[in-house]
Amino acid sequence: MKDTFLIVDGNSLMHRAFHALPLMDAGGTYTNAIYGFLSMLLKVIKEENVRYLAVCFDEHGPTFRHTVYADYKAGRAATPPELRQQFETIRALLDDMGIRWYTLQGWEADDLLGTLSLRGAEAGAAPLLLTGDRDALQLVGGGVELMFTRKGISETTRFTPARVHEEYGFSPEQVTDWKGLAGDSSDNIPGIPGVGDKTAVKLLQQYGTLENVLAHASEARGKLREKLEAYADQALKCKELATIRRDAPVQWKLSDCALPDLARGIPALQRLKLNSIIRRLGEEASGSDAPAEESPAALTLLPYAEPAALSTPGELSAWLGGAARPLAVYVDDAAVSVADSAGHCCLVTVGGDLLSLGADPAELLAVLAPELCATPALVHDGKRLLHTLSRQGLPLPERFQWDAMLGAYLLNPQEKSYSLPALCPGMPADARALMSLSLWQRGRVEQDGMLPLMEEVELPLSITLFGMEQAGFTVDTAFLRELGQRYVKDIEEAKQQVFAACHTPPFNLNSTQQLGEVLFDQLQLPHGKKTQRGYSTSAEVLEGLRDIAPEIIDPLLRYRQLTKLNSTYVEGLLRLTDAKGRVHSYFDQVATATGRISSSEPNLQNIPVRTEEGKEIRRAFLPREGWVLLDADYSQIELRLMAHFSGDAALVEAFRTGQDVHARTASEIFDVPLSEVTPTLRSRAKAVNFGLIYGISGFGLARNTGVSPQEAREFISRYFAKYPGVKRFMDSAAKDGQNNGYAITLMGRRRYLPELSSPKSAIREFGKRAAMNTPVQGTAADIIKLAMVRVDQALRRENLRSRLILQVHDELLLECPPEEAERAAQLLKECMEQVIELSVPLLAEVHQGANWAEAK
DNA sequence: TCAATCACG
DNA sequence: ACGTACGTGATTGAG
Repeated sequence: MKDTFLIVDGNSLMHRAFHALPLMDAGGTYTNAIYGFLSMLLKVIKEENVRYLAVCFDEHGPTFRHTVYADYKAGRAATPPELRQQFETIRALLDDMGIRWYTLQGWEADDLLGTLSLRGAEAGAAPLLLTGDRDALQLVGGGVELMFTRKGISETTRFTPARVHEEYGFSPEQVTDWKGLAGDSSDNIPGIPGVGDKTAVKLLQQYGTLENVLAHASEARGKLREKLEAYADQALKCKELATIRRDAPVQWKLSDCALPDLARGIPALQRLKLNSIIRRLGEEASGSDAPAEESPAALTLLPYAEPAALSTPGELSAWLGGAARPLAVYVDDAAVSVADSAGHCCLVTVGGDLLSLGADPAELLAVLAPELCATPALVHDGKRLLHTLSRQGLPLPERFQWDAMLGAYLLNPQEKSYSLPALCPGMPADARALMSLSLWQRGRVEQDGMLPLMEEVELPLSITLFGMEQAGFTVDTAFLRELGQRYVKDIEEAKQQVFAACHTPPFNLNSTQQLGEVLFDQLQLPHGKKTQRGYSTSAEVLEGLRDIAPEIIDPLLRYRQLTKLNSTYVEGLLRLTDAKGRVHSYFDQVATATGRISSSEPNLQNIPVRTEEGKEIRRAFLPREGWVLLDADYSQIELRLMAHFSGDAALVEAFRTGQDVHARTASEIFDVPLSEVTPTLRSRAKAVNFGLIYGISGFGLARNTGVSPQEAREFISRYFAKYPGVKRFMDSAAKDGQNNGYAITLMGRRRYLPELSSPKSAIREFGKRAAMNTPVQGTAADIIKLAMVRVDQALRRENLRSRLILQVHDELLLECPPEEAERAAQLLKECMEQVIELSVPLLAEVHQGANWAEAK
């Protein structure tokens, strides 16, 4: 059986859809025609097992056939602006989806249909036209069939030549003859006045062609004879006008039109809020008779010559002189290797014996650095390379062409290792492998619609993060040491109180095992049934025992709190402070499943803030001497994204009018006036809102709020009753995850969710929650990452010395010379709020202070 | 090396 | 019927 080649008349379908459907609005953009178009397209793709696909549009401006008949289409109303803008959008969307579309100056869409169907048949495919224009019936035959849309957009009729004859009483070849006789008012083709459908068909059945009808005009009786003679020329002109040409000079190959993975369009579809289309895309992908997703070509080593073994900076310099750009550069402990874009590579070994031969790694890097600056290179972990160069005081590149570590992360953010050896198994991890891997990754990243995310977010961000790591954050060590001394004293005191209250000899209070035995075996306190290895002694459990044994529990909880503060934040931080009194956190760009960055050694993303005691620690974080600290955080970014994604009217309105969302939620779900929302109700509503972001469950909400699971479930059901759009979003997010096998963010970042196919329901449920949470958490991550890049650019552009020093998921910290603070604050707020346009505003609050506690 | 705990968004 | 909020990293004890 031949492969179906679906050729779509874009103009005809868009018009049909536009008139058949009410105007739909995605934040100022009309989408009804786009929706109808895609809806029809997906239906046919699904039903007809389409393997190749092309869409044709009219080119604006005069067309070939206009010159033949000046009045042509004069009777048609001009395209309304609400539709015209959708033509622009649909073309961009088709590009996003990887669907080929064609226009040709001076040719109409149906001429392209005619041409592509002819060439498609010649290429061995089975062309299938999709249109609402009857003219195209003439193209049926010679292997070409046609789907005609009827009743708006909901139904189609399939035409073979036999079916055309059955339906109209003439063959496809006679369509133009018929038009010449009967005309077509919708196209402003007059034909012969007084000759309608019936007469035309009768004449054609008798004489075959228009020309033959006219030749035998004299045989007709009376009126008809007069008309045929009087309007013969006009009829012939009309026939010509109705004749679709099949010789348009269009560049076309069947293989260009291979059906792409339409899921690539999902980010764009999300922007247009065409969620039902997204859902259907998912169904296609998992449908049993859908074409199997093409498995990507395996990674193979490009055909490089054996690496030239070099041993001195001079040799490297000479080799680089003859190398084609861009270069792939990989530096590890033992060697520097470089691969060029013409199949040549070299390996300079810097370890062992070669050191004595003069191959000083610093000198090698000095040769390399100007090359990296001159032409952006392909690298692996560019941020690390920047540190290496920076340590040698060498010039630093401002950008990279590609970073294979980041590429691998985008392709799968949950890989165990992103080291080069791990990414190219079975190959030596050198610059040849890096070049091969990078090119392979680029194709896949582009396929998955993530090239902009790579080039506009992750790649430039790696440079920004380098700057943050290098800058560090000043820690007031004297203050911390003092704090530590107080902690140590209080810890000792609390510890003795616990032992005294337990009436036991001292044991290791840090050991949950020993503590559990004392509390639950010896003292027989009621234990929460949680166990994996003994009893749980978590704060949550201990909290429940406070009323029974406050003399034990209170000092114990205090002990826990203080030891945490002391070990992790006082001692841990002091250990990591450098000679200048600064800590340099490592920002891991490939650590999380959702797209967030993580911070370690020290982790500056979990410095205490929730309790007054803990917040003290933040007083130890200072701007450099004489500078000030700026702190900016997004207000409710995840809930705002929930509003944007769901389009829920109430939630969107709450943000557009700047309401206190938690209070509003409380008012809605507890059915009290806004003015009567108590702090308790508000905090419960807040917990519900958080729960939503996490993929709510009654049990989880109950555990977090202290209300019964029964009550928690009621809160949730009341919430969904008041915010039905949110409910729809949650359901469709879970379903999308199921259908696609991954969750996706606004910028196209993916997280695969194999959990959704687990046979175990608990794991599947987890997968569902992740599917609901990832678009929200991940989009927030996309947004702040882009904002960071913009802030960094803005500071450089204005030659400011102010600089980013920390990111805490929805919060950015800058240190600034005091005279720059005001301008920097302005830039920061602007960059953060204007970074992307959503259906609700983004709000960033900026504060200034002498330390982190004050700047919050 | 893992589990338990707890700090953050 | 069944286990539950999403995402991280550091410290500690125990094997």
